[in-house]
Amino acid sequence: MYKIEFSDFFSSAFSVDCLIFGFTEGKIKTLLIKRSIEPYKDYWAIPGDLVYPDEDLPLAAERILRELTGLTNVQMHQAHTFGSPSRHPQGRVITIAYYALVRIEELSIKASSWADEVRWEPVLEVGDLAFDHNEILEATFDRLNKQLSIEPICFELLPEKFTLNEFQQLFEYSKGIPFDKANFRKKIKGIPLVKHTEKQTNVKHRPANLFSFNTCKELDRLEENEWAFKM
Amino acid sequence: MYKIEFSDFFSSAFSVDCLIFGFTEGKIKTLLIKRSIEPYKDYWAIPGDLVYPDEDLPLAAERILRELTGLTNVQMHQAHTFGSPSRHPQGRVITIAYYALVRIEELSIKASSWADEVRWEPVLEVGDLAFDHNEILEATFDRLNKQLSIEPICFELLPEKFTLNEFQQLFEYSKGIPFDKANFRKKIKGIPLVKHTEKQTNVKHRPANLFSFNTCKELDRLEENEWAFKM
DNA sequence: GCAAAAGTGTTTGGATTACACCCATGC
DNA sequence: GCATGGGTGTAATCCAAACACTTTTGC
Repeated sequence: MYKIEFSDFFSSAFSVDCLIFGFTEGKIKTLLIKRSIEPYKDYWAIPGDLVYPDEDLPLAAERILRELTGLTNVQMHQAHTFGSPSRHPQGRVITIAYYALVRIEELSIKASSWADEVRWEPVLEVGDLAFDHNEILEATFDRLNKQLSIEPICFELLPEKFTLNEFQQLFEYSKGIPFDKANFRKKIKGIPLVKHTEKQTNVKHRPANLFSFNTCKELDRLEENEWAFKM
Repeated sequence: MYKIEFSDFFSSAFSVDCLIFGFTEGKIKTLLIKRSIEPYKDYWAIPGDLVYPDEDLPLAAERILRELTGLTNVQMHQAHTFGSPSRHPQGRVITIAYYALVRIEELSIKASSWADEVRWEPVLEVGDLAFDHNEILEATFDRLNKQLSIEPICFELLPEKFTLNEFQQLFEYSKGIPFDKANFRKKIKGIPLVKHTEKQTNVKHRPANLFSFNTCKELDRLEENEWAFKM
């Protein structure tokens, strides 16, 4: 019935790649590592590795991210699967992309295992990466952008306390177009924000107010179907 | 560096599952096959099979759908990948879900290979399926529903000529809520439809007008960024 | 005072909602 | 005639875009 023996189907490997996105200085950035081993030694790459044959995918994604960058407690979501027969020089390796959103300032990352260095690179400025990682990054960033428009996940990228301008810049980078300040602020009126008494410091203009998301309130309302996030 | 030999990673198999969605009688339906072989012999299942170690994923999806159901020329899109180590009783098999939208009336399907029967089943009424196929169906139907709201793919589900009521019913089934007829028709004013002189027949009430989508015009406008589909 | 960015108000036109009403067909 | 769904109009309301304006800080 099959053109090969049934047992010969069990000859492939698979890997996960972890696309970690953060936001600073008005740009969405992604975490890259420098490979210290072949293939693609000394190339920059998305953190990723082979999955053990008895390992579940989400756990593998956590483990691999931790081993290469030291990051823990990062909630990852599955994106696209890439399976071109020629994408890996050492055999058939299907890779499943996972992505996560993090607050860059709250993290300490450090290269380990076979990662020589780690770096945050603005998504729109990355150069040539190992394997088909440019394609993977592009597809996953597209997906992130779509998600940002329909689900309240921008909260995970912004710092704990942020200005409304930073909030706006995040969406401007995501969509690639500038927004009108007044209209943007009217639009987000429906989102439950907490205003702090504390203000921005060390700026040579009028200091902006700092806000946080009221996560509890927001989740309550989501459950009650009182609002649909839409940007 | 690894806990097992490098070569031992190459011991997994992977499959694709093809979720084919259609729309008739006011319901979105999916194509199921009855398995004639173990495991899960005589269970209903999503059409799917193992991918050859040197075969590309999209081509495998086409081949497998053709072998089991006779369907050809169906454009498939990748959805989620399911990889729980215990999901297949005969070894580690990762499965990648692909989905497609088709016009049921234009197709002739017939069971072949190890499929005993094929059947169109309303998505919201399917019973227990083989493997983790209920989970796969649910996740993929969710994804389809989201896509229906943001991209003009409803065209692929409706018959070539359709009534505005059928159009409305498709979205009502997708969202699970009824719409106001007059308002629905105002909303779709922006979509380029062609009205036929021909009308509905064999109904015991006033016959409805038949419409088709003006695909060319629609694509032109998409390219010019003149409209964003939103339902 | 001036530059720079924070922050707000007003107008306008287009979309969304709720609801009522008329029309064509089979029986 | 009447049941059944097809098809349309209106008024109230909400929302988004465009744009101008005021405020607060550092220098």
